[in-house]
Amino acid sequence: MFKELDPILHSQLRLAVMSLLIGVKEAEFTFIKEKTGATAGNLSVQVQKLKEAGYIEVVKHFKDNYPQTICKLTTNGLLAFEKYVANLKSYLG
Amino acid sequence: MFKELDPILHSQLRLAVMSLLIGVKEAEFTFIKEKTGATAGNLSVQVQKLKEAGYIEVVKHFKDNYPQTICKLTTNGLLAFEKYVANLKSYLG
DNA sequence: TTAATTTGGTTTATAATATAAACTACTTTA
DNA sequence: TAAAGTAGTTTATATTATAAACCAAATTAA
Repeated sequence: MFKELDPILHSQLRLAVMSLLIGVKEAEFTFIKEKTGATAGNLSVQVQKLKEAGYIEVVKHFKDNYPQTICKLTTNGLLAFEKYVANLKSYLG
Repeated sequence: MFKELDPILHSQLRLAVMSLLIGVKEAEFTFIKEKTGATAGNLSVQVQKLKEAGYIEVVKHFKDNYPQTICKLTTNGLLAFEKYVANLKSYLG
């Protein structure tokens, strides 16, 4: 009847992050922050969770003297997203 | 870019309840409980929230000596569900 | 040159949510 | 009449989301 919804993805902000990354394959923290309208603190926490789940890869380095955090979708992340979308359809009629 | 997701509906169990009610227009508490696999306690709380939001109507009466709770979608509930689904699409590619 | 502001975040505290466990009230069955 | 079942509600706890506070360095302005 109703399929389980992956709780890691069933969160507005984390879903937005994943959705963005599917489009671009790789994005900066600040870019994601602007596109989602999230606060830095909230985004920082949610990025950590996606990383811990193995759904995204996070690389930190310096660019033009400033720290830069880059996020990239993993294969598992893509699969999880696709499954989430498929399962979600069981709720939408 | 990303539309807001109504927090009342962005909950697995509440969304399932709404989804069920859209199909049948009216359902007993126990029927919803079976179909969703929820515990009675959890369902009781979520039904209250949907009622408080004005998304469902709840009528309690007795049937064959037992208390019976019937849930029915309201017009506002249907509109909110439709909007939720539309907004959700901004996340799904 | 040093004080204020900005960048790019993280950590921590608090508010909101979801869930399970315990409880209520009554009915049926043995 | 005692035990078990029906149909829930209430309450306590665990989880989640969010905001506020903080950190380290860079830049700009006085």
